[in-house]
Amino acid sequence: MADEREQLRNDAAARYDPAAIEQKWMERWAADPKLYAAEPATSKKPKYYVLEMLPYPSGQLHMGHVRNYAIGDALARQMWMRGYNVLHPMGWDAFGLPAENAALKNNTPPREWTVQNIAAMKRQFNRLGMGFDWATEVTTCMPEYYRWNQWFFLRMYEKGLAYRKKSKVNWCPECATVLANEQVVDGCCWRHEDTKVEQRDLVQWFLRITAYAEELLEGLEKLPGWPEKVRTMQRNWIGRSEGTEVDFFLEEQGTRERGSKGAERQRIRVFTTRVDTIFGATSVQLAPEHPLVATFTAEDAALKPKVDELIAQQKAARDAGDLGAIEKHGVATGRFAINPYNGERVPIWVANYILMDYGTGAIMSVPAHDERDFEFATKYGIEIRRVIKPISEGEGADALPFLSEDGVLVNSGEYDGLTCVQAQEKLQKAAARGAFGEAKVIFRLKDWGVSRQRYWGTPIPMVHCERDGVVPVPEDQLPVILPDNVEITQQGGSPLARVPEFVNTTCPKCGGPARRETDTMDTFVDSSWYFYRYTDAHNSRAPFDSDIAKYWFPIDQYIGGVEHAILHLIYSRFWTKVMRDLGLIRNDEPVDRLFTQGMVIKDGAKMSKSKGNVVSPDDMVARYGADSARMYSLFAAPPDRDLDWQEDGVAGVSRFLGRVWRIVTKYAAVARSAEASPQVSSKTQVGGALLRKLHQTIAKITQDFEGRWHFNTDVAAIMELVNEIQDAEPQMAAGEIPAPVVRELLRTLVLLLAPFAPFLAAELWEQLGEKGAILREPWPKSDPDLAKEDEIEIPAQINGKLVAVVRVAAGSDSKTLESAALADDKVKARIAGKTVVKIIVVPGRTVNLVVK
RNA sequence: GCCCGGAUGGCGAAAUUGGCAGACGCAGCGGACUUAAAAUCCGCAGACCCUAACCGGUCGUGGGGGUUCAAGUCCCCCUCUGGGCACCA
Repeated sequence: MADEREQLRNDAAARYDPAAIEQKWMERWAADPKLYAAEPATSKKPKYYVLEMLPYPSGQLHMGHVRNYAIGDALARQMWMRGYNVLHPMGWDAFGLPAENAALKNNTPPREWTVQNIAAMKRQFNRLGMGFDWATEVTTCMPEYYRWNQWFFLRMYEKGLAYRKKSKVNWCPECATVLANEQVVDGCCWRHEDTKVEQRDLVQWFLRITAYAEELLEGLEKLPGWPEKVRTMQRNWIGRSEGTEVDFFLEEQGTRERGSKGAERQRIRVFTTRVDTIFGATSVQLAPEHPLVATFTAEDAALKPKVDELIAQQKAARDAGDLGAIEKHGVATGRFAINPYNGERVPIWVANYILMDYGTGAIMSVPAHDERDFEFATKYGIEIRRVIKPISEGEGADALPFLSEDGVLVNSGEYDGLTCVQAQEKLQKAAARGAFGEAKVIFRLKDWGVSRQRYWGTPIPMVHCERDGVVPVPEDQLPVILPDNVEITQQGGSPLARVPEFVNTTCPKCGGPARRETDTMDTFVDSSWYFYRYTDAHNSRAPFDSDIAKYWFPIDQYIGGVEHAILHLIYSRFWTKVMRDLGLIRNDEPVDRLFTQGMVIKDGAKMSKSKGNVVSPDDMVARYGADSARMYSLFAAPPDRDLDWQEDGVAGVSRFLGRVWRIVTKYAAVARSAEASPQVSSKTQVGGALLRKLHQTIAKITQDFEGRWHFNTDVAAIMELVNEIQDAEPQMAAGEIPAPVVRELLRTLVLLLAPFAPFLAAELWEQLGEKGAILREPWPKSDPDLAKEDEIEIPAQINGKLVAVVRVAAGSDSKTLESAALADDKVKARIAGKTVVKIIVVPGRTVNLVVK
């Protein structure tokens, strides 16, 4: 037994034993808290802020995390080695519903559950060797952090950016709380894919993100370092639309001819992007929930059930997540509206395809030039009147049922003959003159509803006083502490409302009895500015020091999943603009470059518990070591593409690292015996070919880190290098390769490996006799002379087909290449008896003979 | 319907500006070492045809057309697939 153990120990010394190596370095690194710390903002080094999205502390890292953080950590390590002042922090998005659900399930308080999970995940991060500076750790559920959420909320309240209003809100019965528009996916909750979101009327707190709609949209143009995909998604989400609002006059009952005068006349305001087609408007359509409809139904009892039916249809379609799919239905109200441009009297309808929450909830219907209006008019026999003539009188344009393209106006009175664009401008001016309309830009983006009727979140720092109404909590009374020991239930309404000690307070204004706001903030508030806090994580007087934030921002590289393309990334952009306007920071945008990595797939589906195809990082680490798991996640696919997880692949990477281990440890003594020597810059010696390969590899990886980020090919390049070194092993063993060359090869190999396999690199660095941290070692430089090939192979083609490969000196001119190709036997045989019409030579690339 | 990706061996994938398609790895096959196995090392490996074998040939990057001396790469049309948006007036 003892012998066996002894044997194992000896084997471990000889063989690559990731468990032992990683344990050793984990302890060393833990004992050196400065290792991954950034230097202060006064540092002379150029700064580099690399950030991966902070995880929700579920208690378990998954492979998506491993991939995300392996990418960021590789970048951070390389930047450290390149001499940058690197900020590479980590934290926890620690508020949110799962903690409450866990509380229900296990009877553990959310705080306890969260704190335990954080500890567990931190262990996993350290086990994986992630180079985070834990001194700047941010945990969003701590009062030291969330007090600043409250502080920001008060600032926004002062500026009118936070406000309360009654509104229809998205209610998830499962979460028993409100959701933001951004959190509703296909009519269902983003957390509960099978739970339909209900509409409820509630008084809610909102943040006026729409005040920044225009800037949020324009700012996208100034983010070339963001994926086009993300910018497009945000552009669509903001949904800017230029058009015109026009008032149709409501024809009063029984006063059809006279009408009352000007301003007193009731109006229906419609929004249109095609005011140029207004002479073709043959009806006005109202959303079923339009306020005017209520007055109509009040006067006409028969109308009410029909309108209710339309509302029900809309609701059903919304629940199904597909408003576009319902058949168009409508009902004529019997009322009429007057087109302000020509005085024409058109019927007013209520229709289920008109949405109350977009535009004005009312449209002018132009069946001849809008597909939806056409469909509706056809169904109900409403007049279809052409008012646009296509410019290109193409085949059968007139035969088309409707024409949505631009053209020239007809049947439009004084506007006839104008182009659509000209007409829009003129009609807008006329509307403004006549005070019955104006040019208008509207957005699809809505204000951000941040109230949540849940416990585990930031308390909204407001007080309700019977005398003074809504009163903000004074700044010096922050934070409003979230009480512990709150009973969590599945019923609706905020759990905080059932905690008298929390609810009952005094009014800051009058000192009388008052009730605290019991809603908490959406957790996306927490993640909207957390990355600023990292720069000054322990500041107790301000969210962060402005000067420090000015030094670090914007974030140079942000890395995370594309699923945050809208929610998190638009809220953080908004928050940044607010903070800028508060004078806290100087940057307009939080993130300079954004990288969205692909998903981790297994057996053709995204890894998920419900699919049962989850691979646990702990298992992988236990079986192959952290280095192998990390390196595989970089090797198996380029980081921006989906990664197909194959365990055999991890084993392969592990084998490779074992080869590196064997070679380096075997020749470490040779390397240690040598000094740095000019021999290593000569390639005319034994081992010169290896030096060439080495410098080519340095060049490739260095260049790749500059932005292309195809880490899979970088790992492949290191493998090629190791293969060549291994092929030269007989010479190494025979001592034919000079020791300084061996030293240079092994040292550099280990340096190149450092961003990808930090544990092994640290261990081998030490075995090579180095004392300092490999992270502090300068990144190797490629010598172009050494990297250059002396001889290259050039394909010789005939009529574009490969016939032979000829060897020539690197840098040979066209003449040399041409004659080399013509001298080749295979080429000679192929052109015998034929005429060479033309010879194309691309130096360094190819020779092609055009032969007849 | 609209807007983005993607499609390359049995599999994951490579291929700076158009210039040797399949680097690197996985799985596979053959061999060495071993009593044996594992581990490790060496070698083979797109498909098809020809050949006893060597040699050699043809085809080949989702499909069809085109530009070019030369196309995985550029242009046009189409198919499939992943994602986002969608009665947004």
